[in-house]
Amino acid sequence: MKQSKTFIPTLKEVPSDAVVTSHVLMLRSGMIRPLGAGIYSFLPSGYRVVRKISQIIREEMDAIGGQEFHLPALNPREIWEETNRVEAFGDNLFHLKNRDYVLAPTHEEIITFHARKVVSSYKDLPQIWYQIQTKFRNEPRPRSGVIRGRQFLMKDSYSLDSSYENLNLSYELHDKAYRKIFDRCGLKYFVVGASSGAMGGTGSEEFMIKSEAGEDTVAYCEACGYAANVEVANSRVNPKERDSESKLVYEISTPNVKSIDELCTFLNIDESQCAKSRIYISDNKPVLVLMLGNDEVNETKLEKILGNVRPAHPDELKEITGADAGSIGPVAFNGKIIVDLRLKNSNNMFSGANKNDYHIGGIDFQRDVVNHEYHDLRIIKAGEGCPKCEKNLEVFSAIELGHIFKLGTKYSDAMGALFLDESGKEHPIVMGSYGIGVERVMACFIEQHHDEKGIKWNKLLAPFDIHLIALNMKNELIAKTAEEIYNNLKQSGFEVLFDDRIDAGAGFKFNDADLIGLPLQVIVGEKKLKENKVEVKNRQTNERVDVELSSLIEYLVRSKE
RNA sequence: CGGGGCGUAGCGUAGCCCGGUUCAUCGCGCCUGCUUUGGGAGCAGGAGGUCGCAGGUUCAAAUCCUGCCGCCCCGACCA
Repeated sequence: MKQSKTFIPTLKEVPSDAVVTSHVLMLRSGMIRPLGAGIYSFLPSGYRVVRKISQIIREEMDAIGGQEFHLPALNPREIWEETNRVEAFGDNLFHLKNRDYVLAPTHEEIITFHARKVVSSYKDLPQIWYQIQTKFRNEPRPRSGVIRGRQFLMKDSYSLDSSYENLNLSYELHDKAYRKIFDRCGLKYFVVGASSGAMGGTGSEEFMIKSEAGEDTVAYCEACGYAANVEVANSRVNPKERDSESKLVYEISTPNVKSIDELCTFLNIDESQCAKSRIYISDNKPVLVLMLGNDEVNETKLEKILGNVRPAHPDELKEITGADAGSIGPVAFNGKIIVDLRLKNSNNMFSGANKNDYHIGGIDFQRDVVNHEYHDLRIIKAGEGCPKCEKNLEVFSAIELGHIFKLGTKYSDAMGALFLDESGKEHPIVMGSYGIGVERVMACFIEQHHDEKGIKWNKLLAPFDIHLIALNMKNELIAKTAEEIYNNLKQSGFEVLFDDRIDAGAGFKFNDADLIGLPLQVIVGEKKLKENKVEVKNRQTNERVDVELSSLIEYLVRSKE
């Protein structure tokens, strides 16, 4: 492509509403433009990258026997009623105003719809059906450019199996395919065991990359590879040790002391001597949750024990305990008490007195706290011990690139997608579901491969293979030589972006090229041409070498390997 | 949905507090001509705006008030 005739509108300045790096660079390099919040147009060079990623995905999906579908984005609402997911998605599902349709946010229902019409025998199984298509979700707050949009491109595949054993095989195939896909895309990723959540089913894994722009928080051990969403992560932390002697309970006047830190300062004690109280409402009843010191309650862990919970409102606190937040404690608390494992059987502890401006010392959890049970409830913190090895955990933000689920029979049961086994007995199809955010792959690649000048594409994802830069198109020798190189490269099978712009200065072209970030730049200028040479710059390393014109094609073909 | 910020030419912005002959600023980009061509060029000339929309206050509104719309950030939410 000749750049003088190609629509690649690069920007010198940073657009005011872009914040994360990948968003800034995608806008500046002319790959995308916004249309509305969370809605982006892909411009020609950006769409080339989308197609390259899609192609890699396609090849790896086909390699495990996947068959590509093209499914409707426009779905009759009643199909989504069959699985009760209109309600489950709630406001996140787009509804049309003038017909009873919804815009598909995923395609389990549609796949199951076709499966129940087509699959009738165990002989029809297994199947892996996939699609790479636009999906719609009414995100309350789109953000970070293409990373969280209302309209996005997703590879979804669905496995149909006759048993859970066979589902495991399909799941394994996807796990391996995903690793190949992300490896080929040049991403540094890690795999996180996740709870299957509202998708239902028996197991799932998330493929993540570390990024400030991420919306998930992950605990990770560099040493052994332990990785878990902070929602479910554990760590090695010391429990509070029991003192040999238990003091008696005593009340202390603590005027205006609200926080654990204030209490420690006031009494000149360590936070490890304090039990922090939080009141949650579960099933309309109050539950007192006790944590050691400043440990925070992990509400996901709490919900695993209690079901849905919410923190109590300030006015409820007073009603339930007789005190405001800051003076609540376990002694004489009338209701269920759940205590973090770190506090197990501890004694000589301080906590609130359920009376404003008073605390209690000398609390012995064995002696003074009735009606309680112990669970792991804490949010782990960076630097704590890895639960699987001797090293310590990092905690950081991450972007979810892909997610694989063992769905089981949730959808086939609900929608009646059944098959007959060898003995003529009817069973629901056992399903799996496997997604990859295509634009996220693109954004994550940029997050991981850029410098202050711009993007550093690898060979597989780059919109073009080579950026051919003719420095001064008004110089006839340069123009003629560059044109020849351009034609030869095309004939040799390269995708070439030829900067033939007549009025752009050298520096302008260099900076545009670094911004767009094609892996190789071939620079044709007066200086080197005098010696019958051109310069080849490697954008990964920013190293330049001079190459004889006569051996240029050979050199580039070799470097393509 | 709560909190915060913003909306002035294609992009980035000044002016807004304190309304009025600086009232629409500046830089980049764009158009024309000449020069320049190895790291975002120089000179000269030029085009481009319902100051987000609607209403209100006022002799007078980009500026003050009300409502709405849009965008961004933090939070909540997130198969």
